[in-house]
Amino acid sequence: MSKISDIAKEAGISVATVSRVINGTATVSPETAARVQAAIAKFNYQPNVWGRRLRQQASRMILVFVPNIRNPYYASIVTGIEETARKLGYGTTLCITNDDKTRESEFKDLLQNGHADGAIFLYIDKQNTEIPKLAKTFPIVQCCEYCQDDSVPHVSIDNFGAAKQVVNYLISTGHKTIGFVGSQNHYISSEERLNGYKSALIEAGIKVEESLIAFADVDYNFKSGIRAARELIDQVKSPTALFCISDVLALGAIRAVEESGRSVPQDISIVGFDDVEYASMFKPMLTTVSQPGYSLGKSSADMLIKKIKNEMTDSSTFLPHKFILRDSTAIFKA
Amino acid sequence: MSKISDIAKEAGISVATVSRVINGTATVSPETAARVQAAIAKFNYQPNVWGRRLRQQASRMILVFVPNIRNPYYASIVTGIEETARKLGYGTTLCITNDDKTRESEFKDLLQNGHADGAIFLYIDKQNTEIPKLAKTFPIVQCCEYCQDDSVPHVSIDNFGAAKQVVNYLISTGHKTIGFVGSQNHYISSEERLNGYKSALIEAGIKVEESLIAFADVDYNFKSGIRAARELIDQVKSPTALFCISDVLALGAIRAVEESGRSVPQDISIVGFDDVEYASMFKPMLTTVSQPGYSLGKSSADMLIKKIKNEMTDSSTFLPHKFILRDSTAIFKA
DNA sequence: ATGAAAGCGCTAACAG
DNA sequence: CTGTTAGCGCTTTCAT
Repeated sequence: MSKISDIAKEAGISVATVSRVINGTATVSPETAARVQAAIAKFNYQPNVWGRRLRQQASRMILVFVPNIRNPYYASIVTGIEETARKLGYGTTLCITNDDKTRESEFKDLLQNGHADGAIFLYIDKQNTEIPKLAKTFPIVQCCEYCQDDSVPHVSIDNFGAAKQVVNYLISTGHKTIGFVGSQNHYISSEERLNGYKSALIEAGIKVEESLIAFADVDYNFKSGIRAARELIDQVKSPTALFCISDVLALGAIRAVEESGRSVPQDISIVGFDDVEYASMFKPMLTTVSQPGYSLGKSSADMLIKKIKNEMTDSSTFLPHKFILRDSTAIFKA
Repeated sequence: MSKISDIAKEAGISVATVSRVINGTATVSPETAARVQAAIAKFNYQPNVWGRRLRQQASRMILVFVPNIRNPYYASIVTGIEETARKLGYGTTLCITNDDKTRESEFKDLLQNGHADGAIFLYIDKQNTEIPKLAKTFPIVQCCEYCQDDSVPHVSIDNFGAAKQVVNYLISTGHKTIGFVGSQNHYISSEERLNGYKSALIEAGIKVEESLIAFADVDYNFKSGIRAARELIDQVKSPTALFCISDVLALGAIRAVEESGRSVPQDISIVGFDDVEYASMFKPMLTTVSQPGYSLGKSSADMLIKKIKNEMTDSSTFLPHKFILRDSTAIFKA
């Protein structure tokens, strides 16, 4: 492992000039620069990060808070963040919290420690008050989910618009009794999707009925999707279409419909959300909304690093989603 | 951000002693230690990592090379590694390579740089020769997949034994014409599972027939699973059971069987491998083998950090798998 | 049991 | 355009 003084000696100059060449912080004569480059190449020199960071008091690390990465939806966001950050010279530390508050605060210590220069949060409850506080001291960006306090910037899709688009589509294909399967969590996305659902109905002159709205468990699990869907389709006035706020819940809904002796999409249309990999491995293939996971990650990282460098100009961003029409929806037949 | 000299001043002693208290590197009088602890608590002091690492010439970081984390199977391994490493005082940098050789070597530079003290690899081809070379210079552990050169330790399940157990089960339930759906990759796991399949047949006195063995694409994708299974079941002498080396391939096989007008498990039994989350969301729920992802990660991290500290005693480890009997297999009826 | 001081590798302020 | 030098925060001899 060569160090800067080895390069200086080899090039016959001082370490300061070598540093200048490496960092481009001052003009160096072309000949000197060339000699330095040659020496660097010869020794395959790379500056020691610890020395540099100690000196600059910057970690060039960002934290990514994620509840788990088993969910492929988080996985692509994280990939987008990691690749982008590295391109910009930042490392990434994944804070996989598994909903463990202790682990979460251990990770937050990394910010206090100077271990990291900023953080991206992927699962902030809408009522969260801790993040705005933390954001006063450290650069923070929220991705996908965000709190109502709009002092902390976020990157996400337009959940309200996406939900509205889904329900408008169902209405346009003749459905009038449309159910909604949500989740009992406190994510803004769940709320916005419910609002979008309601808004589409109202604009179409269809009354919003609480009996057509059901909620699955906080963690969107398959079984609770079955349960919630069953509540809706077992009623006398069964919906002819169901909008579910996640694909797993939609797959649960399909199961519920099939178990009730009806079929998808002939009797009941089902729409999911997320476009998980296996959404197209099921039969029928799921109509759903896909989120640009990688881009969401990329934008978040770009935004955070701008904030860290104090180059921040723009605030919250909304990225486009895609409505994906597959086989779990059909035109309504009376 | 307080520093060690602040603590020293507060406690009325030298920085050296503070350091000794923090690191337990020498005996310090109880009274002094108590004063130091009090000062640390008062200032909520945490040693600066860059100063410490610069001094100790150790990064306390490990690298985890993973092709992607969209695959939930990798996700749980990574979680196991991360949690274990952090408990032992090590950070983790995910090297998500997406099969990009450039990115891969960028990440390997992090080892040369002193950015990381060691690495865990999750997807080594069995013929790989680069890893044994790299392992001469840096602490390295392989997880799940490994190269034939046994100079580099690994942690994995017994793929041969697991495959044998699956096929023995099928044989014990009356099946005699058993097919195998593998992959054209060069992973040792694929090879071992094929060997286990063959060995079980041979021990049962059943001839191994090449016409009952088919291969899906390198990336185990769903469509190629359908294709490979179709090759086997479209034959005059169709197998009555299929052992697939991954769940996604098994789900493809189920689709192929259904599309051929037969059903699973009544006509053909199907077994997968991995126990992905959605294996039990399909109908029929998949009989499969589950790997202890989290434990595989944990053991790899433990082993690597031992190697880094030169405490390495044990070599390669095999962890127990679990055969999970669900609904995609049935007793053979002639 | 404790303190003084060197120095890990680097950058930046200052001087020329 | 370049060199000298201080010092980032910490650990670790070497003294005492």
